[in-house]
Amino acid sequence: MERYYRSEDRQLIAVDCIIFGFDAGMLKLLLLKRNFEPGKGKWSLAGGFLKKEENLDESAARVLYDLTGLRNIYLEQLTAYGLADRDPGERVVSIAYFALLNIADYDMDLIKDYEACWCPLSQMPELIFDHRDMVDKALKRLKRKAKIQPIGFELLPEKFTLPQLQLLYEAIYQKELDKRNFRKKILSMELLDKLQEKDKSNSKKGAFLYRFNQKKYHELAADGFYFNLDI
Amino acid sequence: MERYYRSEDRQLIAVDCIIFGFDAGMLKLLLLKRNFEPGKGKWSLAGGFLKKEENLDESAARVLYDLTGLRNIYLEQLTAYGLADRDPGERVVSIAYFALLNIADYDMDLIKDYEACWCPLSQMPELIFDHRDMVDKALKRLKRKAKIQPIGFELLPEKFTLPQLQLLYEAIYQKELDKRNFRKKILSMELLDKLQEKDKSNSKKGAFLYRFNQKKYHELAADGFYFNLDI
DNA sequence: AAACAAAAGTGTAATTTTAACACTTAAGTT
DNA sequence: AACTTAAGTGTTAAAATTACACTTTTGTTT
Repeated sequence: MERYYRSEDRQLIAVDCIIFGFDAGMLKLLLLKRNFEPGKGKWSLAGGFLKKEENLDESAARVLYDLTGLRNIYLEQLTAYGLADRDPGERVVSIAYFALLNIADYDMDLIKDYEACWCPLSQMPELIFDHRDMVDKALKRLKRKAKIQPIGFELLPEKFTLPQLQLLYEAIYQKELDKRNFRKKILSMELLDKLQEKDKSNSKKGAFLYRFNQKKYHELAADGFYFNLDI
Repeated sequence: MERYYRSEDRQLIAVDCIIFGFDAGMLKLLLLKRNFEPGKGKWSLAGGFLKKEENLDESAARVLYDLTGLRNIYLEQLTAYGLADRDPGERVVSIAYFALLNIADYDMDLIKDYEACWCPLSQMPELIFDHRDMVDKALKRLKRKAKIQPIGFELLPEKFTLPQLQLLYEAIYQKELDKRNFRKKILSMELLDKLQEKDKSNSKKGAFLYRFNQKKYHELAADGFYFNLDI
């Protein structure tokens, strides 16, 4: 290939993933014990380097797949982190992605293989480099975006109950919500299909299961409808 | 320096700036005729390559300064563009920034020196590579962000009239606003200081000049106040 | 089998916010 | 003195948000 930009600096580009799950009423992050220098033995986000022939988004999906074995996970680019000295090993520009997945799909055996941990947000250890900044930013983005796009469902199983959904939004917004108002609002969008099944794992009475109707959402969205769960 | 990441690929990192101005009731973008290959002679955003020792944000500020002679301009990182083949010259990951400036501060002589152009959004020429995507994304971000943060003022002179401010928001939202409701809302935030001066350039009667009170905004924001100009 | 416990599920009224709408004022120009 | 033009000003109806408490269901305990 002819090189047009001969004299410019070339540098390492990393991808780091903030991986969210929802479990036991809490938001959790998948963290790794780093097994190479610099920072060996410390906690970090899942990361990797961008390869020469690889699209950036694919690189993030690869990093996620390598660690979780999961594909087709919700992934969204967050921001590039570019302080010249952010990585003591060498100058690395890192592009942070955040992922939302249903933690039940994750194979917990991998935890041991990778020295990983699903860590509740309230119990985060110290992270290497600027990874804590990345997490804080991802959380802000999640809070903002969950209000105006139906991305919360990515964190739940296909079938879920309204109390579960409310717990999820309470965890995201870090705020208690009124049960009646929450139900009224989410049901008024008519995006949830009520199933004739109950989940009795949390009560004797059992709560009806619902399913998010992706197809209907896309139809409505194409028609100018805006998802809104701002409470 | 010891190299920890010896075997990884190193690549070009570019910074591209979407530079917004507001003039004659229109949002405008500063575009450049590209004077090097590939794409020589075509229109593009202002860009440059990230240098080895340079922080990413500083790199964007440098690109902006080189083209406009202006410093301390509102600059915000947008997104990284990372398709492997986005630049036909060589693999380049580009990190897009958007800038908001008061067009009156810009020295129009530079237009000729750089073969630049302040182009109304409605008359955008074709741009190289994926620069059009960057512009579209920047516009969306501006629309969203102008509602919840007082960034619109970056596009105006220090002193401005309410009719001017309304025109600006109409240009950003691409939507006509009701004069009374607009004034009511913006004034109710009590962030504008009314001056005892009028601008008579647009009417015989003249419109009072106002100034955005940055200090007061920061005090209120620290206190949990949220700017909101969602109309 | 009756009482109990515990979470699921349901409606209304007061308050706040938003949206729609038309005339008066000020000052330069004719 | 009449005219023109943009600046400036309040009210009312509709919609959205918030606050709030009891009933239902069903498994468990006595």
